[in-house]
Order: sequence, then structure tokens, then C-alpha cells
Amino acid sequence: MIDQINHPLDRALELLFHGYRAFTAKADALLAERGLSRVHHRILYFVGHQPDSTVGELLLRLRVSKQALNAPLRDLQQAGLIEALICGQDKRVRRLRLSTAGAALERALSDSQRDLLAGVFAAAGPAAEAGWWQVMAELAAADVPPDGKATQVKTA
Amino acid sequence: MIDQINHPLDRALELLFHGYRAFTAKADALLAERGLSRVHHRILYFVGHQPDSTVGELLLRLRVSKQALNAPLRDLQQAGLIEALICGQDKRVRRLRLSTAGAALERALSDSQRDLLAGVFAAAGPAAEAGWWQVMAELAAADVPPDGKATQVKTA
DNA sequence: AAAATAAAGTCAACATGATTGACCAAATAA
DNA sequence: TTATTTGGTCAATCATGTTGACTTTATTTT
Repeated sequence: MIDQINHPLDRALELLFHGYRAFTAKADALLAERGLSRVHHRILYFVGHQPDSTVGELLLRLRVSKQALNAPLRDLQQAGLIEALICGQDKRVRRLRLSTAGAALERALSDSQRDLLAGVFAAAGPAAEAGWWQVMAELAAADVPPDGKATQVKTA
Repeated sequence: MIDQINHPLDRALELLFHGYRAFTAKADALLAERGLSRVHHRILYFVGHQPDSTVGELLLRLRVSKQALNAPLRDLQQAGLIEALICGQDKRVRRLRLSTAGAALERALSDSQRDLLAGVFAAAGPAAEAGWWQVMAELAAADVPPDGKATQVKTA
């Protein structure tokens, strides 16, 4: 098979693959230092941006099983990074918040990603950045969960 | 902790997360139908674009252990998708190529990703697309393997 | 008040994919 | 001849995810 496999968009596939790997590498390294995984980061991010979410809401947004969420969430609570409060009338539901330390870790993790993007945007210039946002909005819109409901949250 | 965690770049983090998930979803589904994994795809892509690569070269580019490569590569050979030829003077090295069927599968997998990007680019317009390429080139350039050598290949 | 349901948490079994370590065989280089 | 390199393999282990079953507590339904 000496078929020439070649397409102008192949370069785009490669840029996405490598760009995403670069994007996640630093946060992954920070997490690894603490013995945490990406799920921990996703939890921190989601709880930070949607404070007072319930465990059930977390489950829906992160699209993982209850069992897969449980252990990391417990880790974060025991590490004092996340607080689970029973605040409403319904005493079954826990509303989750970041502690000060949890917010600091979330910030450190996401900052490593924001810093990378900020540098990239600065290098590419404002016009390129504007184009990037447009294209990525289209691409992200194609991320529709199997059950049909669109997502609004990020994780990695 | 009721700290407002909020940053204009947060939206960019979410777009990248969801955009990448959308980008990989279709190919992952195609792979799953055939009982294949992303590593199989990475192998098919790399061998398709760098025909006559050796197993050692594959190892370097995919950044996986020899043991992690071995089983998927054997799968692909036994499925008749990849051929391993002993062509050079050195009879230890195998040079890898796609068979006709392998090239077809590679094309189907990557087409699902190219089609998505083509649609996204069409929707966003040429100016936005140009900006996207610039930004992603900067971002991908930040993907430097631990050993320092820059990568030129994609995988997912 | 009793029964059904819902939210959270947990245990066990299992599947996948990756890692490292220890090797083997064949071919080549020293 | 010996050492090294390339490719391949087995085993043990780890990480992460899944599903199923089940408990506890609290809230609805009936």
C-alpha cells in the first residue's frame, strides 16, 4: 500500500491533538504532584464555577458514574478542599463548595491553562484570537452528550 | 468559600475541552464498533503518513511503551490492516505499511474528524479559520515531549 | 402511619489500558 | 566471539472506569 494519504486538513488534526496535549500537560503535572487525577480537577472546576451544586448535578455534568465520582470527591473532602453542606430543606442533598484551599488549588490548576492560552493569544494577535474563538465555539457546539442535552461545562 | 471564580479565559478552557471531546467522539465510536482503541488509530495514522516507518520510530512518536504498542500492532497485523516488511539490509527492522483495507479504515477514521472540522470552518468563515490556524500552531508548539524533542505527528 | 421513592454513599467484580521488569530470539556490530 | 540492537513477549501491577447490589437517611405518596 503506497497510497499517499494526505489531506490539507491533516495538519489541523495534528494541531488539535498536540495543542490539546500541551493544554492539559501542565495541569496534569500539578495534579500528579498531589496524587490527584483529572477527575479531581473537573470536580474542583465545576464546584468552583457552580457553587452549591449537588452531588447529583455533578454527576450529570461530569458524565461519570456515581461510583467513579465518589472516591475522588471523598478525597477532596478529606483533604479539606471541598465542603459538603446540608443547607436546604431537603436534608438528603449535599451542596458542594470549595474551601479557601480548594479555591487556591483550582486557581493554580486553571491558571496554568489560562497562562498558556494567554501567551498563545498574545503571540498570535487579536485578529487570530477572534477567529479562534469563533471556530472553537462551532466545534464545541458539536459536543452533544448521548442523551441529547448540550453541555456547558468544561473539565480537563 | 463564596469566592467568585471567574475569568474571561475560562470560556476558552471550556471550548477546548468540549471541542476536543467533539473532535474525538466520532472516531472513537467508529473504533469501538471494531473493537479498536485510540492507539490503533494512532498507529494507523502514523503508518499511513509515514510509510515504511520502523517499530522503533513508532514507539518514539507515539510515546508509549514497547509493551503498550505491541498488542495493538499485532491486532492490526492479524486483521490484515498493517503489513510488516523486512525490506532493508538489516533484517531485524520491520518497515510498516497500511494494506488497502488499513488505508480505507484510516481514511474513514480521519475523515470523520476532517468532516467535522470542514463543517466548522465553513460555518465560521475563512477569516476565523485563518485565525484558528495561527492560534493552534502556537498552542501545538507548546507540546514538547519530556525529552525535549518536538513532535510533528498527531494521534487521537 | 406505612410504603414507595430519591439522594448519597459504599462494596465487590470486572474490564481496559498503561507501566515496569525480566526475558528471548535473531541479526548486526565491535 | 562477544556485545549490542531490534523486535517481541510474559508477568505483575497500577489507575481508572464500568455495572450491580445494597445501606442509610430523608422525603414523598398513598
